[in-house]
Amino acid sequence: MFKYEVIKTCKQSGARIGKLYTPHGIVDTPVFMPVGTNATVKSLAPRDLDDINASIILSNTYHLYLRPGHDLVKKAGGLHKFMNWNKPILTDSGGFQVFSLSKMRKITDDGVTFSSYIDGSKHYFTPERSIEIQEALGSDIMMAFDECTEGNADFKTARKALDRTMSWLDRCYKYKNKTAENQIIFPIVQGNMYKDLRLESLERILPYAECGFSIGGLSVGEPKEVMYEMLDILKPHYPSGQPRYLMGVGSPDCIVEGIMRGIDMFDCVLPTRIARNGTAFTKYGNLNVRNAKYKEDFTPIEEDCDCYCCRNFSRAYIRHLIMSGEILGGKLLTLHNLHFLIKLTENIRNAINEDRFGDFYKEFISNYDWNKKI
RNA sequence: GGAAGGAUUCCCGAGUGGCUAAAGGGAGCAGACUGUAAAUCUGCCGGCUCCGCCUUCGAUGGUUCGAAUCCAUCUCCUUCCA
Repeated sequence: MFKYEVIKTCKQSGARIGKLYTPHGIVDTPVFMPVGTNATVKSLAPRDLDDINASIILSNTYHLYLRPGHDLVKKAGGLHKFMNWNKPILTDSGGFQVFSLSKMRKITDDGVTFSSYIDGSKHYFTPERSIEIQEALGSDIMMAFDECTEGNADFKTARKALDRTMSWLDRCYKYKNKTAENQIIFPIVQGNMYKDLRLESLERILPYAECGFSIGGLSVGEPKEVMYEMLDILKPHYPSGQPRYLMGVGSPDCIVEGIMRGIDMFDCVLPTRIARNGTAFTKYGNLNVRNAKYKEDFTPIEEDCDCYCCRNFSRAYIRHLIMSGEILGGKLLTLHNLHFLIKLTENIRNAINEDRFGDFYKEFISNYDWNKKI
């Protein structure tokens, strides 16, 4: 039921395009997956996601387990039906919450105790529990339950987290309902910023990978160059027939750099979160529409962008909405930012298909500056 | 006409003799955000030649070593009684 085909490798850059077949449709890679943690990409309806050509989205095991509860989602007919999204869904395992809720959890080799961010109640997560919940949700791609560490973790901590992630991975697969062919597990490479650990991790997860695997624990506070270094180390050792998913990345520049380094799938909260906070992606850098200089700027966010936001509304109007706390402001910028990344991957796929991604890369990187304020 | 209360930095609003350029909100200005505890959070927010100085708490004058804080007069506002 799951299959990955490499369609073409760019002669100029070595980057590739492919097709990931899932029970809910085909995903063209490289792909950016919008994040819908709570069974919704914040502020958007599925129709909006269709409009910007989103082909797969991500949701979260831990959040949906806490509320409304995976049993309820199952009763509703599964996550796809519950949220009325008929294309593929990938669920994160709760592994990232091991990291992001560090002040509210306790880890042992067996599992993790979390205090609910909603009401403080205690909950125990294990690899088995995570898979059980993801099976109840019915996502296409389930993530292995892993331990993600801080970008500056010492070797001993990274080593321990890696070993724990490996043992948890084994338990995930052992628990998985083998008869359920409509769901697949992606194992996750960890190893923090230690090259030898990264390589070891990749080697150890590959026997588990059936049709795709992830690189986790990056973009967690380390400089971008360090992340790129890690990707460079891993690249020669990837099997070609499986998609590689770089978790939690990213920004436009990180996506372009990632694809150059062999990555096929990305997800990130950045486009949706910064949109709600008033920032828009552009091909030159970030535009903070709250800035006073846009008060009487009646041009669109990006003149040549064909998204609904840019075709119909001015910077001045969106600024007014954001400054007034109006919900439409965040929605319009969310549409723009997601469209920006999805269109970016589309353009890259075309470039790869035409053996000119090397040129595309050079041009993009020369124009783009994450730190530039538009 | 009489009585009472009040006027504080862009707005609201604390503050009743030194620790006050003046709490706290709001607005404004800027920044952060990368498998979402985030429509959140952080910083600035009288002026300057900025480790110090100058101007500010309705106005003017006074008491005091020292006042937004006490006194006098005035101006304006609110409420109540005629």
